[in-house]
Amino acid sequence: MKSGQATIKDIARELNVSTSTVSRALKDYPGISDETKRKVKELADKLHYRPNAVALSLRKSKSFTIGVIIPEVVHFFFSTVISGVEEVAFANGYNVILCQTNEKFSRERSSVETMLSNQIDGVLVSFSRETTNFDHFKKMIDREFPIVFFDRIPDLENTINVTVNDYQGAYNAVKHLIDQGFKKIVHLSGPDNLAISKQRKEGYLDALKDSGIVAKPEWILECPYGTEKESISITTALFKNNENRPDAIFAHHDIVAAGAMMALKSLGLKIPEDVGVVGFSNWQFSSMIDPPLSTVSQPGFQIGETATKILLDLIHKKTNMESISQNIVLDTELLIRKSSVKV
Amino acid sequence: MKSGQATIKDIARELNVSTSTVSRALKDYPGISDETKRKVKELADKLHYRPNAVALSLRKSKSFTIGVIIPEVVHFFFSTVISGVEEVAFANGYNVILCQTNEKFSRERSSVETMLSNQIDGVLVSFSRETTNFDHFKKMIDREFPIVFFDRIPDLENTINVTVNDYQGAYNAVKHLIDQGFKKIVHLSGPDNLAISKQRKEGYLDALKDSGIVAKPEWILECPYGTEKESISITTALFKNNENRPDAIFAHHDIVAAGAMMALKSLGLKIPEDVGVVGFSNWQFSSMIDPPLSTVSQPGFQIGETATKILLDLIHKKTNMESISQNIVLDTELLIRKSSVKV
DNA sequence: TTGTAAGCGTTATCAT
DNA sequence: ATGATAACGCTTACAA
Repeated sequence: MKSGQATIKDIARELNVSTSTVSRALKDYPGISDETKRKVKELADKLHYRPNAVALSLRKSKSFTIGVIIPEVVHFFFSTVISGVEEVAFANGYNVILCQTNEKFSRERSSVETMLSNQIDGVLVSFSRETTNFDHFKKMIDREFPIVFFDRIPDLENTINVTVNDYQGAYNAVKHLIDQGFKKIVHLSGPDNLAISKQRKEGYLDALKDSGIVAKPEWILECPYGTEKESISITTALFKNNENRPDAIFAHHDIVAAGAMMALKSLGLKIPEDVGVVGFSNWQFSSMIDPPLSTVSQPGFQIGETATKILLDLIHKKTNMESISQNIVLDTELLIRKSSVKV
Repeated sequence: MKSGQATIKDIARELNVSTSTVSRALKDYPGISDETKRKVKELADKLHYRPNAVALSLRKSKSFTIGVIIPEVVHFFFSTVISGVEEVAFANGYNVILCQTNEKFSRERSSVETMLSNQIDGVLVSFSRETTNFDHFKKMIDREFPIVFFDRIPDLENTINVTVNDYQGAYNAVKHLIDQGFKKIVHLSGPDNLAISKQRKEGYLDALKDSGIVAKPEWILECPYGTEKESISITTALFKNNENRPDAIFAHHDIVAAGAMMALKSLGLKIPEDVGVVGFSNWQFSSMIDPPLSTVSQPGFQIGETATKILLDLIHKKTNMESISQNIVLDTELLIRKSSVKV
């Protein structure tokens, strides 16, 4: 009893057997008498014995813990990913330790350090908006430390990445706007250094091109922070007193789209009659705003599940960096709601 | 080098000194020559030495890790709490391990087990909707294991709780509706077994009473799941073909309020002209829906910070269960937007 | 069927 | 100024 937890030693002492006997009895090893097993288990129960995972980690050089590094939990997308991760991790006896970087590079570096110190068995990463230097990840990869990137993937060799088809998602969204008769479609884009931003931008541009629409350079407006406020001010500046205003918006994600919608309404413009809007990610609120926002939904939960499965395979050496298809690309789904449908 | 991390032993061997010398040199203990310190640190750097946190945990019976048990990260409120927790934890050299219960009792119990096995130094808990039996927490409390409850607090002795003043928040919200001239105000309430639900209900009832309005029993409708769909169906049933329909809604949280708004709009009712609506929690989307939703905002980040500070004090024995004011109650703020303001 | 002892990485205690 | 050793809780050859 005393202060802390009962240990194998406590049980051994009380029963006048050795610790190895107790250890073996508890895990039903062959060659332990039923009588001993019974007694050990009984006492373990009584003392509320619980194996010390830390001692196990040290002994086995394995912590049964995986780390997850993400920009922010408040992003609906990331919180669904986490759920997927936990699901698979728990089902396989792994714990999850979480670090948010708050989109800060420095925070990302220290998160990596902390996790390595804690002997995690592998890590899932979606890096910060600020990250352009990947040395901290490169080091892990070079040492063959199990690491899987998702959503935001680095420009590095020999990485395993789980993403959605951002290009196709954007392409479909913009194609849909064109099909609805919109012609002057602007893009509120994401931070330039993220691959997802580039992909979505490419999809946007190709959809226009394939429909014979010539995109003007000023149609692409970067919203690096992706906040509602930023979007409101950019959209207002763009549409206010503009004789030749655009007639549709494809936004990098739903918060940006929602901000744009608020700006448009304040300017007295009707959605979708005057301006059509499509977002990206299918946030929780997107179906609840007015008009409901059309958007490209990403399977966040599935991304979490998939990335974690692969990571566990890596950890268990069932696969290795080379043998695996390096990019898992999941499909998006275009959800057509009222914000983009001309009546 | 080899497969894994460099250890203190590796350094000791290479430098022909003992492991204790290396250990002391690395932490600038007195009584080690500057020369030795220099050499040790240099080699440590070169080998990318990183202390093994697991070994430290075992040695010190302390993991510098705290656990957080919450129902779901997708709840905006909980994700802001997590940010507050991480902020304080990291600043004090602690890691955070996270478990979602997905509102399941069984999951909650196993989370507690896992965390204890992993020798966490303390835990922050907001329990699941299903939880009515608190034995798993009671056990921890009896053993004086550091634990702090937040938001959802149990009916137990000797617990430390961090909450917001749900009663006052609800009271103010309903008082505001009354001030706006609404008279038949219904309440879409939360799960009955949560104290927050009771508090909000009490605040609602007292605000009515204090204004001389007699609340009818049928004005309180429970929305145990708190989903948008549930709210839509309950609201629709209530307002459809109802000659004597209510003229305002106070909802247990914003998702429920948003669902109600969608239902009202489908029925052709105007907000706030026909029906006023106030929610709770100030979700991210609440200012972006149409009309913007009035709501009671809870300081989630601050709750996380406060709860974590107290937990660390407990862990460091700077305080104990008895000496502390057992309930920290933070204030809410009523955010008045268009959904509840008659013109 | 059970016990002994070494070892995982680190540090505290006691020597030297 | 440095070294040897034991201990944290557990597992696992190897012995008996």
